[in-house]
Amino acid sequence: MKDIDEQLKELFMEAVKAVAAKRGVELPEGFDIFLERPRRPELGDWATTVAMQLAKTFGERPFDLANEIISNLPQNPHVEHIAVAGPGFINISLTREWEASLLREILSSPEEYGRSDLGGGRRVQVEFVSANPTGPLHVGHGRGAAVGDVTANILAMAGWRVEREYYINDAGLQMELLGRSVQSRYFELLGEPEKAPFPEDGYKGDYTYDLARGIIEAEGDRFLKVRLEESLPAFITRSAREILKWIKKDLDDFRVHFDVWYSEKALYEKNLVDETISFLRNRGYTYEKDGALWFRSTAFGDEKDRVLIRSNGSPTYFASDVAYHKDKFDRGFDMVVDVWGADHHGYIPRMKAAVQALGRSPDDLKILLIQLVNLFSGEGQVSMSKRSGEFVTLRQVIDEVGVDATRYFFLMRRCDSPLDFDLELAKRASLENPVFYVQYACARINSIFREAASRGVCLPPVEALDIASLGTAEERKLIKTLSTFPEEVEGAAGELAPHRLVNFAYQLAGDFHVFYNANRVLGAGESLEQSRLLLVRATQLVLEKTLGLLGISIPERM
RNA sequence: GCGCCCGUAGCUCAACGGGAUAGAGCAACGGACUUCUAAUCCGUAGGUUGUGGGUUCGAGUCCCGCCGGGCGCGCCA
Repeated sequence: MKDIDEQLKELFMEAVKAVAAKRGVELPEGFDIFLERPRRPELGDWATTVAMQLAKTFGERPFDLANEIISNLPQNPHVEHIAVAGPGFINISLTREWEASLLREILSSPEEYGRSDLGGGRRVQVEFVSANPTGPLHVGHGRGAAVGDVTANILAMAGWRVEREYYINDAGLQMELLGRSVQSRYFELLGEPEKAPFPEDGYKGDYTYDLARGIIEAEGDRFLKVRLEESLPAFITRSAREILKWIKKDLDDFRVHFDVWYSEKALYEKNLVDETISFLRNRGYTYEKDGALWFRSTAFGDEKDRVLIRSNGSPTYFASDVAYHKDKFDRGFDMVVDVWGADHHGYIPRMKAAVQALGRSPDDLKILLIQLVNLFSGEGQVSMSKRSGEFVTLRQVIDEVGVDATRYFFLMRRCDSPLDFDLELAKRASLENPVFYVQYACARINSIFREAASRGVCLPPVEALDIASLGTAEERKLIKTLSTFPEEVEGAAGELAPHRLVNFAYQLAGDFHVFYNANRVLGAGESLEQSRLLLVRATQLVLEKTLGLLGISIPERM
């Protein structure tokens, strides 16, 4: 069945065209019908403001135009009532039979419900986390991990073919610094600290000792006798490999899985950086100045040009990043989503410029900025500083508050606004904690079916649904919220805004709690009981589906 | 100094492309368990959407100024 909002759009488009033809008026270029939900539910299920938008073009009062549009509207079996309200709103109410068909659709093909063809089978890559393998993941990475993962889930639901990718920044100076830090720990542990002084700005976390111990275990003290520069690559490689193992384990436990782990080193090994620079040079987007090679990013709206190759001959990080993005598009992705820390926002214009130089639209690259996570524990703010090595790791947080609550908190706010994360609150099993509120709804639903089973009552067949019997305000509200799921998924996909789905889950759980408190399911009388059981089942399917997208588990009981 | 983002109830936040009477939760107060789980529900109170202009049928949303906060402005990554 075609979505009801699509059907309504077509009806109104026909009506508007008919009116336009009668009046001999030309519709504005690219005119489209925009449907919205009335703010007050008693006004109807849908509303449109076409009459107000077109009043000027038609030279008529919005109110009169609205009435004219209505009288030209083709019939539709799902439409119960249409009325003009206020200055020219057109409000539409749908039939109860439409509600019934919606519930039947959810019950009979839950897999399909909420799925859309927005992506049209196009390929999208979501690249996220991408932390240097220089230390364990901290909470900021965790937020990016949750946002990237759920964004990918949502895009898949909206008809995109999705790949998740982690870009391993394993080629830069930071890796060298890590190697030297661990090397210094190695000498220190073996009693010769003076031979390998700890580097300035080195990585100070305790984990560097763990890494050094691991190397001692595997290699003994043989590096003591080797020149530092000679053994450094071994320290870098071994440390990076080990840290990457930790990172994979953390992400795995956080229910985040990648299709591709892409190494920055591989970019160089495949010569893609040089190739990309040649590509830009051949198209005249580069020039030499002060002994360096520059990219003319100002030609694409950046505020200044950017260096690709330093005067000392080595490529910049930006150069490898352009090569990386070229490779993404060369791999056939129609859209590329990057999830970055918000402190990188100044980097966006040059990256968008690069994408254009590569011959793509700047809109083919979407960038999600992840704002800071402020950790609180009760009263005090937990300080975070990579410099001192005393940052809070993702591991610590999920061990302390659990994966469900951590994911929920990371996802509940729009990702570009800073997040206050109260560890005490997230752990607390109380009404202040929204995770439990949502999960509790699942547990209650399960307990209804458990109790039903113990009474010998099974889930009735879909045909047993009698929509007329589901007439209480709480039932109507619950059905209405269920009906918004597809548009919520589409909205979240279109805006790349996973937090909207968290709000939906909370809303649906709330509507269920209200329903539950006001309406008894079991023992309500045979026909009503059956219809309510089906409504509860539909709620369960949609709620579990939403939590599935969010990567939050569904408790049997609480 | 320049650029980007933000400012909504005491607190944390919603408000989908400009739409109708700006919504939730927490905190406060008062109520509801003989019931499928009270980790729930119902009610009360709480607002000049930082501020001053502008655009229009209509502005929390768009434009300009100001105030306050965050971030960025490397041949770092």
